[in-house]
Amino acid sequence: MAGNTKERLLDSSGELFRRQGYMGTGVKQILAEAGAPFGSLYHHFPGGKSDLGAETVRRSGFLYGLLLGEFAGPEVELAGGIRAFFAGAAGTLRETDYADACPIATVALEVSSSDEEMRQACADVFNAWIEGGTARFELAGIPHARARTLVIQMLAALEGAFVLSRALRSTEPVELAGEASVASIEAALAA
Amino acid sequence: MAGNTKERLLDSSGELFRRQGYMGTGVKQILAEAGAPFGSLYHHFPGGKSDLGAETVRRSGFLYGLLLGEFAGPEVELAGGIRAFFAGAAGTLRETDYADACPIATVALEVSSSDEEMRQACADVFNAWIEGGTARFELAGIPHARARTLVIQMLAALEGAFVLSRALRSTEPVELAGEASVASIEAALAA
DNA sequence: CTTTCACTAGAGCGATCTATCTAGTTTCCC
DNA sequence: GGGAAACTAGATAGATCGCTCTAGTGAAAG
Repeated sequence: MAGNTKERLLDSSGELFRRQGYMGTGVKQILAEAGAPFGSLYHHFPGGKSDLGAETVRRSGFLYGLLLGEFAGPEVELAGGIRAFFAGAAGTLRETDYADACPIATVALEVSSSDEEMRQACADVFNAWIEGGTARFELAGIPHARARTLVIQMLAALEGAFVLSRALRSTEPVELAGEASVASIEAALAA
Repeated sequence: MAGNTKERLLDSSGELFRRQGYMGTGVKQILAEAGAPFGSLYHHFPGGKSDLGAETVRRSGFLYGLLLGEFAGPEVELAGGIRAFFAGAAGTLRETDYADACPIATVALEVSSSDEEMRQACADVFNAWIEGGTARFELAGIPHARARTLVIQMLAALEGAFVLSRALRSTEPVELAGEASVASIEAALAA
């Protein structure tokens, strides 16, 4: 095997955690998906599953933040970018049979009252999203405090819509959450 | 033991699933919390853990819907009731050290791509909340389609805010989601 | 060529998981 | 009181869990 075993482990665990959560994913399943033996896991992640879990959360969260930035970066108009991002999220849900939504939300809910290290990893990711989003909204001319409020409301709408859409097997909640978020942004820009 | 063992089992599993999810809660833990032996569980729930899980989701979801109805029932003004409900949810989070949020969201994310029976139970609960909420919003004078949209957006905001608030250990997301929901409702009532 | 070290490989361990099984107790109807 | 049904009780089975351990491989350094 080439020297990309660690990345394959992170890719596999990221995908599995996103769909079935942390508790619902066994180490053996991650190893099978990555095509790696036990030895490799405990070489790259001495702390075992929780070590891999924390790093997976940080990495998957970072990548998802990048994705958001690609849709709504400074080079595109803000409201249109956000609209496209929600539409893309709805499309991904449809294409993956409602499996792929937020990569860390399931884990966040599972661990936030029982595993402080992993809860902190999730909190760091959410804070990074909030700060990155706030900066982008400010760039569009929205004052700092209002920008931060709007971003938190948008992220809440997105995360909650993912919960509803996956359970209901319908993209309607994601689409409606996108509409509400876009409307709030347009109102803030018009003010 | 009196004849309330089944209820104690449902109460215990409801509380544990809310905090740690379905996969993160063991049968033994539920039994210990309820003070019941294995035999009682498999007598009342022949299908075992998944049987108990599905019934817990339906029951907890129903009770949470009742709670929402108590805050924002027909006898109070709609926007004020919703505001009070979000404030209450924030208070509960604070009082329980950010443990008690939505009783079924964690389970919904965990099972919606792997256990069809439980996913359906979650979907039934969400649909009941949407229908109940839509009826209440219509009663306040909001047209059906708009009412339904607003309710879905409000539930998404609530669920997502719970994810953020628990991970960040802050009530800010829930409070901001409440403000956004109340503002949308007031705008619809003014139209 | 040899030593070294990062990494692969997987057998096997103890703990824990859900579920079953038999036995005992309580309740209620006749 | 007698008997059936509902329920409690917990030991135990069998599978699976995360993890440790030793051995082996490949490439780079000296």
